[in-house]
This record gives sequence, structure tokens and C-alpha cells, in this order.
Amino acid sequence: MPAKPKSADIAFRKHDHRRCQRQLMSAAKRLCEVRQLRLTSRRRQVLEILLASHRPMGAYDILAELNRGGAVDRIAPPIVYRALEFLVAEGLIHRIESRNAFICCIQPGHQNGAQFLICRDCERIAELENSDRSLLAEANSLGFEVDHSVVEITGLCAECQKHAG
Amino acid sequence: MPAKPKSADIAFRKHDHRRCQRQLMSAAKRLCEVRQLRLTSRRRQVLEILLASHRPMGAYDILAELNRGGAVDRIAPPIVYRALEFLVAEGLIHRIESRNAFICCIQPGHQNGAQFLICRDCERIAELENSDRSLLAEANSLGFEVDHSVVEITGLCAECQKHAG
DNA sequence: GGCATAATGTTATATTATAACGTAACCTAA
DNA sequence: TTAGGTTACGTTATAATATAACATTATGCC
Ligand SMILES: [Zn+2]
Ligand SMILES: [Zn+2]
Ligand SMILES: [Zn+2]
Ligand SMILES: [Zn+2]
Repeated sequence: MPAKPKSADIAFRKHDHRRCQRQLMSAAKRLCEVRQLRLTSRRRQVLEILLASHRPMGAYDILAELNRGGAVDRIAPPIVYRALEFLVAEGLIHRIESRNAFICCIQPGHQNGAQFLICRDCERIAELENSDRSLLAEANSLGFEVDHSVVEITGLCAECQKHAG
Repeated sequence: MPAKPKSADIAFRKHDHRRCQRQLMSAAKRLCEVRQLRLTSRRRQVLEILLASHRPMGAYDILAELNRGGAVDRIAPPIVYRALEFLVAEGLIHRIESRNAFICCIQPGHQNGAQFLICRDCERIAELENSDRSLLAEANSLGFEVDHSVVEITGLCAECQKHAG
């Protein structure tokens, strides 16, 4: 069974993230088995880096992480972008368009319709769990056939509102 | 009175665009007067380029348009980006995050909450006129204070569905 | 093993965006 | 009217993000 956090704003709450991480990685492995896809070591590495937190990371941040430790043969951008492409396509991570960044998905296999709350202050991002149907209904009523939707709401999270007075 | 197209999917319909263009430019001028802002010639030029169609354009496409005609002193990217920044801030154009592009706004002064339908085939983009309240309500119910929302729905427009069979 | 395919690695380059600093235009108030 | 503050524009250089093209290696299947 896939990891199923109780709260929509998990990134903004304390939780047992070790457990969260393990669950999400297991779910990813299972999903790839079922779909007969290869969760290769590169792909796993990149996913692990994103699972390390609920924070968004740029492709080059991930690249730097992979190259950390001063390894002799440093890998190049296309490797990261290809792993990201795979993970996005399978719904294991999402791309945050308004930040040119990537974040782990909390509903592995979630291939479209993700919605995010992005705090402009602490930069944390929460993935909402309830896809919005009314918007897609409106699109359909105009005869538009939806592939993919990007919903990214920027503002101040509850925590940062306190600090900001 | 600002230009007020009848249909939400104006970019996908035939209409008197000359008139549409004139109305949007007048509305922009009026809006800047009211707000005591300077719609300088650079800003007007950039807005004109975007008003020429309801299609999205990249900053460098706009730059190329400005430099068209082989003028001797070609202008550089920051000039375009600054004009775009002003026009976005005043709600005269919108940035399409998932395309790194800009498009004229059909509701001049519209400073946030725009929603778009983006056809992956013909690449036209329709700006919806009804902001979605339910999403913002959900954000608020989580204690999140919304600044700005990005809603970009990709798919196939009605026209392209016919052609694609 | 031989072959097809998928994934990775490598090099170079394209595309998008901004930092930093100087100049010109505009505004207001001695 | 002109000095001084402010806003906008111009220029140069470079940062940050992303992909094309092609070589190599790993994997699965017969
Ligand atoms: Zn967690
Ligand atoms: Zn998700
Ligand atoms: Zn028009
Ligand atoms: Zn608009």
C-alpha cells in the first residue's frame, strides 16, 4: 500500500520523515515492478535525493548532490534530466514549473493534476491531495481535452505568517 | 471601460482582433494614467508585440521582434525583461510558467489568479475569465495566505481534436 | 553468444534570466 | 533654471536551466 500521509500539508508539519521516506521508496519500487519499469541505480539515487526532504530542488542542486564527495568522474546534466524525466513520467516526483524545480510526490504514481502551496518565505511546498475537479470540468465544458494541469499557489504558510507578524 | 471579450476561449475563436488590440492598448493607457505609472515607449512596444496576437512569446522572441529590421544598435535582454516585469506587475500581460513565455492579458489590470488552457498541438492559449475560488478557499482553510496562483492546463483544444481524429 | 533495446555517459551548445554598473530622462523644488 | 533625487533605459558580462547529438555500456531474449 502506498504511503498515505494524513495531512495535505505534510511538508509543513512535523512527522516521522524516516518512515515517510522508506514508505515512499518502497512504493516506488513496487510501482516499477508492477509496471515492469527499471528503477535503476541512477534513478533511485535521484529519487533518494528528493526523498531526503519535502523541499524542491533544482536539477543542478541534484547534480551537485550526486557529484558531492569530489568523485573523479563527475556526471553531467543530461544524466540528471533523464532520471528526472523518468520519475516525473511515472508520477514519483513532480516538476514545480514556477520554480524550475522538482519535488518528491507524496502519492506515488500520481501522474497529473497535482496542486501545490508554495511558501514564498520558508520556500516549503505542500502538495494538496484533493485534485480540483471544477477546473477540469470547466475545461471540458469548453471542449478542451485535458492532459495535464499545473496548479501552483504562492503565498505565506501559516508558520511564516506568525513570524512575519 | 476595459475590453471585455464575450468568450473565455477568445484565443480559439475568430474575432475582430484589430479592435481587440486597440481596446486592450487603450485600456492599458488608461490604467497607467489612473495608477500614475509611465507606459513608456519601450513598455508600449513590448505590449504591442504581445497584443499582435493571442499567442505566447518567449522573451527572446520579443527581443528578436524589437531588433527586427537590422537596426544598428540592437537592444539586449535586460531591456525586454524589465518591460515584461512591469507589464506582468500591472496585470497587462501574464507569464506562462510552463512555457517560459508571456501572453497579453484579456482583462487589463488582472494581477493574479489567471487560468489558462494551453493546446499542445496548435500552441494557442486561452485565458479563462472566471477565477477559481474553491482552490483558494482550500488554501485559506489550511491557513495559507495566497499571493498569486498559477493555473495552466495543457491538452488538446476542440479544433485540434477534430484534426487529430 | 548474438542481437535488439534501453539506459547511461560525454561533449558541446542552446535557451532563459539576471547582476552590476553606467547613462539618460523625468520631476520637483529651491 | 538648475541642482538633486528618482525612475527608466542601455551595456556588458555571466549565471542558471535545459537539450541535441552521438558514443558506450548494460539488459533481456532467442
Ligand atoms: Zn516526510
Ligand atoms: Zn503528487
Ligand atoms: Zn484578439
Ligand atoms: Zn488576465
